[in-house]
This record gives sequence, structure tokens and C-alpha cells, in this order.
Amino acid sequence: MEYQEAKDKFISTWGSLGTLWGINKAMAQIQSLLFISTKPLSMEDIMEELKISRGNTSMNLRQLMDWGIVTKELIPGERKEFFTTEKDVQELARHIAKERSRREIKPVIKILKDVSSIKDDGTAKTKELIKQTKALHDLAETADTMMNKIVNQEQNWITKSLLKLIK
Amino acid sequence: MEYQEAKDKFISTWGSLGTLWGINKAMAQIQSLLFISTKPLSMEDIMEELKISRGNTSMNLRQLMDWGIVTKELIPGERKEFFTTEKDVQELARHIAKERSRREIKPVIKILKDVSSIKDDGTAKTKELIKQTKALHDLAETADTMMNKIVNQEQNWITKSLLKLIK
DNA sequence: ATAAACTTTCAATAATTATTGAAAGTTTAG
DNA sequence: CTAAACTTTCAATAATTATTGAAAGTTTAT
Repeated sequence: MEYQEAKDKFISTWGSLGTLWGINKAMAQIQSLLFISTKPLSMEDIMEELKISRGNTSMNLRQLMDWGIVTKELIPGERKEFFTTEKDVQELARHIAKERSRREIKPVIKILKDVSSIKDDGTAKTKELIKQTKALHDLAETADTMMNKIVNQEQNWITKSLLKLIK
Repeated sequence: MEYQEAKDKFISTWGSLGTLWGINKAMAQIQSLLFISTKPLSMEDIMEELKISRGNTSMNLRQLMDWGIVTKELIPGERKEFFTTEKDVQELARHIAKERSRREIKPVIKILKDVSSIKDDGTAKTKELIKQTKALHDLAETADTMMNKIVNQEQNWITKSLLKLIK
């Protein structure tokens, strides 16, 4: 496999994987492109490489900046803006996990808590609803906490021993 | 909040969360409905409750069975088929994690491995591609392994001590 | 101040994905 | 065997989501 083929494969794979971590195709592809680029890229560069429109590029770059994984880079002497992505995978994972937790998981946990807190009127169906949503609430909260803790930790002793334990 | 409202809220929330674990709305809603039901439901029951067509119900039930989280239940004396979902949240999480790993994460890891194994021709861009996809590969593999280990474990001493450590 | 260089916005459109419903298929009771 | 009861399939359609491109907006150099 040659460079160009490998690059295209990486970008399209990572792009389609985007849905797995909750972002759309173009967004994921822009991030991939920046991730393997050796230098900051301009909007023009990105449009050109991915064959997408200016508007699409602009909107998706903004979203990536909202997620905190892409930043503007000012290049002295250049009029236009250049972009880079977080290059460290640990840091990248941290940002993504944090955003997903905040945007999607936490709100769901809140609703599960509300639903599982309804008044028990003694009927079987109410008891079942309470029991099951409570179980789901506890699971979601544990999973969310674990994910954040694991991903937020620098590679300190806790993480290292964790990895040893379960790998 | 009354039973009916709580129930509707749960089903629609869990339904829209479906995308987070990679399944579509109808599929997630059917699963939710079964999850809080005190008895197995027929296709008719599900159509009625969720106001969706027979075809849609049939297809999504099949997918849920493919995922291993819904099973057919034969009720003596009844002609039609009844359905139940896995009621234990741990077991549910196990099934979902296993399927997602198999269907989406493992194939991506494979591609990352391939891409990161291309021949180093000495150019900066090739070196960067190899370095970054390798880092991503290692991260994805670690995350996948951790997820599966955590979720597959019964609540044994390892899991318990893990939870104590990081909670 | 103004014009060129660049970015953002957003209504229109395209592409994708989900849903329907009726015909075809299957199973079971008599 | 065959008719009723039920399930599955799939082409048509609806709903949703992504993308375009051109007009409006902004910034900077002179």
C-alpha cells in the first residue's frame, strides 16, 4: 500500500467511524486530514483535498473548534486562517469523552433519574418502570464516571495499575 | 410525574439515545418498551404502543434478535409470537458492547493496523501518517480491550476493586 | 475610506436513512 | 388439503440530515 492509498483509506475509515463518536462524516474527515498533516492547513487546502464546498468546510471547522479538538493557527505574513487538530491521541480522547459526556450522556442520566423517581403507586408496571430505569441510571452513571476518570487521568499510577489489572 | 408520562419520556429518551450505541430510533424504542414491560409483548402490542407499522416492527425486532438482546417467547395456547428483552442491565451492556466491538471497532482497528504498517519511504508525511495511525491503533485497541474486560467480568474482585479505585 | 481577501450564513437541493403497507410467504388448526 | 392467522419482504415514499453556492459579513492593507 502506497502513501496516497493509505491516506485515503485512513480518512474514509475514520470519517465513517465518526458516527461512532457522534460527529458527522465531513467533520470526521476534516479532523483526520489535519491529524496526519505535517503542517497547518487553510480552508482552501481542506476543500481541495476532501472535495467539499467552502460552506461545508467552514461549518464543520467551527463544530470541531466547539468540540475543542481543532484550533486556529495564525501564520505570520498570511492573510487567511490555518487550522490544526490536537495531535496527541490521549488528549484527543479526553476532549471527545468530555464533550460526549456533557452533551449526551449527562442529560440522559438526568432523565433516567427523574423517571426512576416517580411515585410508587404500588402497581406492578410502576414498580417495574422504577426498578429498570433505576438500574439503567446506576449503570449509566458508573460507565460515565469510569470513562471520564480513565480518560482524564494522566498516565499516573492508578491508570497504570488499572491497565495491568485488566489487560 | 405520572406513570404514563414517565413511561413515554423513558421510551423517547432511550430511543433518541439509540444512536449513541449505534442502533436506530425504532429499534431502541422497541427495546425500551420491552425493557419496562412486565410481560412478553406481541408484534400487535408493539405496533399499537409505538404507533409504527407492521413491517417496521418486524424488521427491527429481527435486528434486536441479531444483536442478541431480544428473544422470542412462546406462550402456550397462543398462535402469535411474543417478545422479551434481556432484563439485566449488566447482561444488556455486555451484549451491546460485544456487538459494537465486533461490528464496528474491530474492523476499524484492523484498518488502522494496515495503514500504520505501510512502508516508510523516509518522507515526513509518510512518517507522520505512520506515527499517528499507530498511536490511534494502540489507543483503540486498549479502549476496546478495556471495555470488553470491564463489561464481561461478573462483579468479581477485580471489577469491584477497579470501581473502588476510580470512582 | 474603500477595495480586495477572506469567512460565515442560510435557503435551496441532494443524499441518505427510516417507514409504510400490501403482496408474498409460512405455519398451524381442522 | 386448505383456509385462517400470522410474519416477512421490499418497492415506494416520507422524513431526516448533509451539502452546496452565492450573498452577506468581516477584516486588513493601503
